[in-house]
Amino acid sequence: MTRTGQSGMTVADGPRWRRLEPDTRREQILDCAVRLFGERPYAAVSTTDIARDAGVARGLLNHYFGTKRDLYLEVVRKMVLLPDLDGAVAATGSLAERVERSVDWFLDTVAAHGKTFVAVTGAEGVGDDPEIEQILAEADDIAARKVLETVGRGEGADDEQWRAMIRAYGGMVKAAVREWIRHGTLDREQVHLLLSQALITIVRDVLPEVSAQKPRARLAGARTRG
Amino acid sequence: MTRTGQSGMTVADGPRWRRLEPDTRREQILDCAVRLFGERPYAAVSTTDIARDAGVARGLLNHYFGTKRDLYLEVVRKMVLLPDLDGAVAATGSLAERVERSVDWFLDTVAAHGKTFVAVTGAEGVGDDPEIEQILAEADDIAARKVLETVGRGEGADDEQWRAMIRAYGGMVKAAVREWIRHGTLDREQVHLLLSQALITIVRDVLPEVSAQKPRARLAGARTRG
DNA sequence: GCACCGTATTAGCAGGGCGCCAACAAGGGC
DNA sequence: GCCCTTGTTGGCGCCCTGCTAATACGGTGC
Repeated sequence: MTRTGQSGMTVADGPRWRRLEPDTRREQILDCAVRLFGERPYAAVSTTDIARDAGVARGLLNHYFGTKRDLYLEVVRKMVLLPDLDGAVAATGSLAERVERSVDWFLDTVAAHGKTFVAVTGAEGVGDDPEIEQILAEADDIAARKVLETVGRGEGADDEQWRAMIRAYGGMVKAAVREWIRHGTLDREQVHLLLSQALITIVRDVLPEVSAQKPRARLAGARTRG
Repeated sequence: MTRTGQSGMTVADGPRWRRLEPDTRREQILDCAVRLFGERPYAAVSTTDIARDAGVARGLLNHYFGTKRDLYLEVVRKMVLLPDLDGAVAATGSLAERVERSVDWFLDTVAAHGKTFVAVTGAEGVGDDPEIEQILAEADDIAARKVLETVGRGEGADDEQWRAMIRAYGGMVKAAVREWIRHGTLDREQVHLLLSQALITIVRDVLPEVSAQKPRARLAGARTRG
């Protein structure tokens, strides 16, 4: 007796489906979801598509992730993590040198994993979505802390307003990278120039001004250092 | 004979529904759609919700806008238009003065129509959506041209790379306004400082550099630096 | 080697959303 | 007051989604 496999060919007898470790199966499904949700907007991706792509019954998505939206949130969480955000950049030398090195490191990283990064920064119209917003906000905040560290202003990473400034700067970073990778309207050198000059100005001229406004009131936020 | 109106109260006899001019009805439905799509993400708003909100049969949405997605695109188009983007700002005085005035005008506008603006700049996860992207890109480009004009670099509005730079700057503008209006992590004064300083730097130090490079035809696209 | 069993996996059901079409009626013209 | 244009409705059919009971894979004990 023979059966018809998913490729359409008749295959020899055997198990109709393979039994995997929960973690393995979960990752496999998540990978497919990442790909499809990266290609098309949410509403244009059906759970049937994802299940077919993973070679799995649709109900299994619900079993592992709950609802379609839950799966989507999981996908976003996975994508917003910059692959090797932990790569260290020496915080030595002049401000300009540190900034240059920092921007360079970042652009290298983006150039390597560019496609994913650009897909994440993709603006998708309107509509308040608190959960998505929080996920992106947390990712932005992590990036902001890292920038402050790398640039040699790590002591200000606990200052909510400094981080807010850098998060705002992050908006320009994403937009600039989109112009470069996606539209090709700027080249790497130009993006580097733009981001470096802007960051130098912010760190040198803007952040101190913010500190000056509230010299003593910067106690808000968790401080772990003694 | 009496009927039950949508409020639940019995009303006097008369036409069961009113016949409106196509443009009027279209606008009425669009207004409801704008409100609902502004409150919840796309998938969480059903055409039934919009129809009920407009006091209209669901099929009428399809009659006027085609598909649900088409209606959504229409909503985005309507929201991305900054209410009075045409308000003029005198392009006189020093660069710093012009920038200050320009940023001030912008923040005034946003403060007035803040809610809508913030809703538009809302980041909604991942997923390529060329049509949405194009709508937002066109709006950004219009804003970029206006900035260049206002700042006194109107002659560069035709330079694709100058506009790309300013569009990238626009990414920071949106993010900064979000920090201000939505999260309250920055106040208006701080946002003003950040945006002004950054724009001055870009116009004074970055754009000329791009112009200097320009005479030589630049190769677009990302180079993998070996 | 074989029966057993835990559980990963599936097939099918029920509810709801969306697009479309023919039918209806509102309200101005004659 | 009747007619005719057309704005508007109601309902059919299809697909998508979440859930649950049934299925069978593959390791374990003998």
